[in-house]
Amino acid sequence: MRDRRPEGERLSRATAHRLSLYLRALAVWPADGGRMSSTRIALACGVTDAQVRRDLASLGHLGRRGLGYDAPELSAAIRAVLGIDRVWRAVLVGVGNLARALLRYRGFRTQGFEVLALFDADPTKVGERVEGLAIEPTERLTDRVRDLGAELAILTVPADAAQPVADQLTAAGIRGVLNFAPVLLRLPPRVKLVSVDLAIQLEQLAFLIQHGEPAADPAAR
Amino acid sequence: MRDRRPEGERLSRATAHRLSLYLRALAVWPADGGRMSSTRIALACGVTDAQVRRDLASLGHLGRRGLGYDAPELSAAIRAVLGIDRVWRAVLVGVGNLARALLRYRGFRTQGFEVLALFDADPTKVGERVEGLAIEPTERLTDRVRDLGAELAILTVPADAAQPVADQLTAAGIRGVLNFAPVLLRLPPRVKLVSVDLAIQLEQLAFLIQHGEPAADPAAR
DNA sequence: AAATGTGAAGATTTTCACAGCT
DNA sequence: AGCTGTGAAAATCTTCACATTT
Repeated sequence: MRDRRPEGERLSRATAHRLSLYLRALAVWPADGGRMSSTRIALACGVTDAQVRRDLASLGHLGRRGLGYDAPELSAAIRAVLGIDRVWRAVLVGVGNLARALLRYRGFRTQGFEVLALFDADPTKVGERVEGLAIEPTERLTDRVRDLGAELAILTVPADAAQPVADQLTAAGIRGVLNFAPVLLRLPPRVKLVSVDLAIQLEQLAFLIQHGEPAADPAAR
Repeated sequence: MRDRRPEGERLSRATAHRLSLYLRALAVWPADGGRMSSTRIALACGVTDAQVRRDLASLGHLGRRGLGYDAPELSAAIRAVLGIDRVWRAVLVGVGNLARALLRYRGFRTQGFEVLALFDADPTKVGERVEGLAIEPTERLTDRVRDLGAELAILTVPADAAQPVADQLTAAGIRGVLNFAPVLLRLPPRVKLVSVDLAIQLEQLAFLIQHGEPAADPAAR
């Protein structure tokens, strides 16, 4: 039942990203009677209504002509196709300020991501409790990932530690890494990677300003 | 001299993002003799060499047939087209853990972004010094942005404060906002926006794992 | 009247393949 | 031989427009 794609069509990365946005709009909007239309979603997310319909049609026949979509049903379908209709077990490596910010941000938990353990190479940090979890030494990483059955890792270590830690995580059988270190990580194809480089985001902003794009995209990445 | 586009071609957002990656590769690689080829850049960034050549050709005639590109010259050209060949003056609003992490990360400074002032609505934080800057009350935001001539704002406030603060910034004449609050901000077209929603990044990672994409992209966003 | 879903058209992006330099 | 730049082809993505349903 998982991973059902109506046609042989694959969702593009861009579509997946927009689906995440739609999900936010669905959650926020005080939908009357649980109904939602492509036009309203489009308005909330800064895309065209045709785009919304295309994206949603690719999930199957969820809308009803003349009526729109049932918001809870649509949310569930999007969550299913994004793979967040279950809890993902994650570990976090590198407990600095960024990590503390992430841990405090409860959006993770509500979206189905659970951080099970924290690791840091600094011996003075080991044992400290952050958001209810005790920091463990990085040496334990491999064993603990296996024991916990963690599938995701959040990497908030300094740049020079990122690749070695990523290698350890790979060896431990992790399936995905969310990397915040400003380096280009090398991982085998079976380990998926999403990198968030904060400096790059600022560069993109500078680019947008410099080249005054006409269309303002309120949902710009 | 600024904003020179060889042809009437506009850079796409995707190209701009890849250019940021190329910049990283150029900085990291111990280029022999300062030379760099499209193949090596491609390898480092996880794209095809043809893609790299297309992207770089759009900046003008920077490469030399048979030889490749001159790394420093190429870096300078990319920085110019991205608009980071100068210092951007920025302010930061909302001094929590995330802000502290960002401020400590010196990648900003080296890439030409300078944070000039910090603001927070919490009176108990006002006056506190973080990374050499004293936190100011949010009421001063408008005046200070004008006085400082700040063009960019980094928004690390809680979700419910984001839109009001963004409105203040807009009124103060800011030109771009880097938003970390998990909300869809509404801004007039003249104010550019880049949003980083950390939960969405995790969702994208889950999506990638669920649909085992064959091509591993080491520079995945 | 108010919506969806979808062919067809249009636009954009990526890849191919190779001429033309060094 | 090695490498860029670029037409042309291919693939992908987006928009248009409207038949179809409630």
